[in-house]
Amino acid sequence: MRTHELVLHWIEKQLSDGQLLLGGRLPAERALAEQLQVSRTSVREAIRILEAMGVVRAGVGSGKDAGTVVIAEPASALGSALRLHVATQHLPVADIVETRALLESWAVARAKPDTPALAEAARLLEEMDAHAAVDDFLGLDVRFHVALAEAAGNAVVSTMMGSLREAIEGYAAALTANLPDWETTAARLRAEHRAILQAVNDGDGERAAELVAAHIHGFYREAGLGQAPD
Amino acid sequence: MRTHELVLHWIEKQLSDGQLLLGGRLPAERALAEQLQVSRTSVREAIRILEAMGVVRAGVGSGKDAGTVVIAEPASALGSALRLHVATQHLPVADIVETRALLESWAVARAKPDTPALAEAARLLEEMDAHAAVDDFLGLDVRFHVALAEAAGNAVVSTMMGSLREAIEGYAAALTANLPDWETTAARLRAEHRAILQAVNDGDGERAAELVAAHIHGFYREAGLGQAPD
DNA sequence: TAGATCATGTGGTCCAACCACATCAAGTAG
DNA sequence: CTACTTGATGTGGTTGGACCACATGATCTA
Repeated sequence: MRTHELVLHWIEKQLSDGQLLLGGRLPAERALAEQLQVSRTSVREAIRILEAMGVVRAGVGSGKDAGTVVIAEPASALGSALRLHVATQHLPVADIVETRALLESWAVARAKPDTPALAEAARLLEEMDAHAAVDDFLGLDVRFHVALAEAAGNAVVSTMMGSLREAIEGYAAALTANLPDWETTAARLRAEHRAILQAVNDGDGERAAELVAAHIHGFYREAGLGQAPD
Repeated sequence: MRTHELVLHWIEKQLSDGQLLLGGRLPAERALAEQLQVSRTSVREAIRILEAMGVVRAGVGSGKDAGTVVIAEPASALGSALRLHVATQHLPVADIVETRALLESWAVARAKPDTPALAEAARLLEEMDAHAAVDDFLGLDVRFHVALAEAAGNAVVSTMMGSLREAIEGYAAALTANLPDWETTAARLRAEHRAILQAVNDGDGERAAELVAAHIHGFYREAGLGQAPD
């Protein structure tokens, strides 16, 4: 077993034993190296991996933001990994879109009306009305859809939804170049968003699921999924 | 931007530009360090991250298995990340089970009969008849379910299915201690597996989806999901 | 009292050296 | 000529030490 894996397993055990909690700090790199009788390099490689997985965050200096702190951000971590595999063409973008539609349909079908997540989703819709620029709009769009997914109360589903969306965010932005008129599309997306949210708040999960699936597939079909942007 | 991130982005660009293909080799660590004008340490940290994401594999020595080679194993990589987040109790096991049931139901409902993946699934069932030990059985069980999921032809769904199953494999093994009699449960699981595969091969996706959801939830309910094993 | 300065501790980076390993080529004994 | 041994080469794995940038808090000073 390689040395950094030993460090990795030690830290994972600390986590699963509850000796290292969310928000807690790892020992300083030099201290941990001495404690485990390995080099600081090996400790650092282990921390790099945990950082890539969204389990810790490393900060220099001293005080609140300093040191290596345990966090819980699986979505961005999984998103990066998926993006790389999309880059190697091992995971087709079409499959990602299809999976995202599957997860999100399930989520909105089971979303509870009048939850904080839905209130946040409604707020994001207001904000989207004021931001017409493609990048701003898409950024808010991601947050709206993730908020929707969170309303179902399944952390794994919303995490995966977010990571899938993030993995192809750059791709989606590039696809907008294929659209005949962004303003027209944006107006349609806004209307669809409101209809989806309305259905969820009405407790009509079945209709919400249909609308969200049509919403997702509609955008990628219009933008020409699989075609290179001009 | 930190130095290892620079290396990471350089490699990601090589991948998305198609200059680095599946099975291809990265430049040697020392050569890459000189080429990018960074230290070997930073190159190594980048490679560690890619390795954790299942994008490359590092091998010592010379010849076929040597060097850093581009691979495509997202399932095990995502599985490790999910397992760590389960360890921090940020992702509940129940949510993982529910998500897995969702993905797998969808997959079997769309699985095409008479595909190579289903033939492999059938072969695995034969093998499971001969392996009664818990660990062997569960290992084959994972492969059976992944083979089933592959028959739907969506790489992202089967990848996520596999990673979810892997993330809680240790948990599932521990849960078997809660079962009153493993042999009885194993016999039931074998029968359910055959019924699922039969439904898929009959083209009855709807029935297959119902069976697989009942199969998954049934096991975890019987084993006492959420309860500590004795 | 208010500001400047220094000490401390953190992660970030780099370097030089050595190890373990696998392969291949050259040399050597048969 | 064959078969084995030996050494050279190139790979990632590991280590210790040095220095940097940064943020904070204590201390000194005007």
